[in-house]
Amino acid sequence: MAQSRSQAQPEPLPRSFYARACLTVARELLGCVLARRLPDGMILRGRIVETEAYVGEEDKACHARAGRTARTDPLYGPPGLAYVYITYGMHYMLNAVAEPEGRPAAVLIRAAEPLEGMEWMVDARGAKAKTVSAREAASRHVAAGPARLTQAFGIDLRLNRADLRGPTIWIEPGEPVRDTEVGTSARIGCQTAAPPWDLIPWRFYVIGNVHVTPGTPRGPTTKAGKTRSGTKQRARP
DNA sequence: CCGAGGATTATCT
DNA sequence: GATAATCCTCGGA
Repeated sequence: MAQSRSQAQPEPLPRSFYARACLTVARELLGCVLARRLPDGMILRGRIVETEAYVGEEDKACHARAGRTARTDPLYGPPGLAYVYITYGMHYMLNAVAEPEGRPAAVLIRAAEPLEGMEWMVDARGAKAKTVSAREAASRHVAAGPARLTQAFGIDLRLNRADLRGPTIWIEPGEPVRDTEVGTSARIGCQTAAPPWDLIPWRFYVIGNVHVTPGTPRGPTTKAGKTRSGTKQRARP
């Protein structure tokens, strides 16, 4: 067991990291490393390349718009916990609770670049894929999208309210991402939220990174708020 | 490459 | 009863 112990493990991000403004946390989580210890002891790691901020009961795209309920309760809790929920009846979404306790807010972890445990991730996702081409697609976009990411990291409802400082899931500091590498856009899948929450640019991503969700903006943001490349125009709200 | 349509169920109205 | 912080497959260019 000494063979894989050559490097010291970075300390997980402290609770104070998450206790700040949600937008700051979303921005600064880019470049950080999501880590997961599976029941059998295997470690998975991926560099976070895409996030979204959901802040307060006034944010009509945030689940807290419905107030404090059994489901949204974790959003109001201490920062630095995981908020995991199901959407579309079948997909798990991983969030990091942010802002001081009592203020409902979270950062959706939308995509990661695999660093460690790739084989397991591809397997976890390929298991559902029937065809060969589906398997290949699974390995190309292992964690490129919020539901793909939870599949790749073996995350489900059991991790709701888990402490993001370990031992089963945690986030480590990473190589910082410069401002010039950070793009912003409207949050994905929020087109039915009341204005301005449908278009407010609270999504953050590493510009040009291949592991950002396909079919979503991943180019630089222009002054007009439009993107120059890697985008799909979605008109008609 | 792109767009259309289906899957599938917890949660809230 | 309607909706949803999504993804996959399939058909066409």
